[in-house]
Amino acid sequence: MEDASVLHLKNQFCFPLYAASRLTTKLYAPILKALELTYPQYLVLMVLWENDQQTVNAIGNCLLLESNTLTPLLKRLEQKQLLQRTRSSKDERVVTVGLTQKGIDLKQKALSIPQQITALFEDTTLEPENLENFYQTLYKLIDALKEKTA
Amino acid sequence: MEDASVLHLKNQFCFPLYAASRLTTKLYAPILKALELTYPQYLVLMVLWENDQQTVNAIGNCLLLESNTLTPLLKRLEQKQLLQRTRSSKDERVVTVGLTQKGIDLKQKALSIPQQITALFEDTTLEPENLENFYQTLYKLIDALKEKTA
DNA sequence: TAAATTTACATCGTACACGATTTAATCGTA
DNA sequence: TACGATTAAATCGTGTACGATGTAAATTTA
Repeated sequence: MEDASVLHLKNQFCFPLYAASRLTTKLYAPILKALELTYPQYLVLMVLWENDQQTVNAIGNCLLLESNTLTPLLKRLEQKQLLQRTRSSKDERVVTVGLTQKGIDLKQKALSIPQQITALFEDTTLEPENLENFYQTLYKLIDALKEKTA
Repeated sequence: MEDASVLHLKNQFCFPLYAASRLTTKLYAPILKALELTYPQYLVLMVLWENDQQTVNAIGNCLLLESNTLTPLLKRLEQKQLLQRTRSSKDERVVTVGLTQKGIDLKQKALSIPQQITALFEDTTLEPENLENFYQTLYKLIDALKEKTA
């Protein structure tokens, strides 16, 4: 008889990642609410703050998202006048996304966010050296997953 | 002047968890499709396979989800005749969720899923001892996040 | 014990995610 | 240079997530 414990949540590969991701989004939510942003919207802006004027595809490569998710999200950010979507004249298929002045200015307000987040963990017992390993493994995992789901 | 690199994706606390979680769900998708299940539906069934006859609240405590997410999801599983939702007669507020025979039987098909997933990682360089540490840190992180987002 | 509070679940609205398909533009190649 | 293949976005449909609110039942408390 097969051991049914392989199906227990705590033995699963997947559940803790799912839980941690959702909890992390929840942690950011109140901080981002001050900027009237959702978490995925914040990610898109981070990509553009780092390199402005990118195509939908390029943004998607950074975030591992495709146009079916990005197009509506970008339209919402455009409605907030944080960015502009422009169809390229060289290649009419391509849409280039660029920050507006308002979008550029928002970066100043966002600069304190990472600090605010790490401050929330000051009292926890998460050791920096463990976290270093944690991130390395996490990124290795992402690379492996990217390959397997390609 | 503040260092803008704190806002770069690769320096963020949050993004790799978000990416890994979504990629993991994608990895499970084709395997779960054979059982006509989504990933969150699979999680709910795992909870019930481990302990049948639980309240919506109890399931939510296991998965860190609330009724606003669970109720529609449970209704879909009920429509597939995998479980039954029954309002308790002792306390009319409580809904107890129990597997049907079809739901119980599905466990046999699901037993091979963990094996199928780990098989996908056979060729990767993810060391077991690193993974052990990884999970410990991940669960510590979840505990900290649960506290901060409570 | 009647009123206030809490609890359990459901509902509603908004915003992702993502597979599948569509549309239009560009590219490759015979 | 036609024309099939590829590419970039957009669209569509389904299914989560989740804050806010609603509803009814149970519990607490004045």
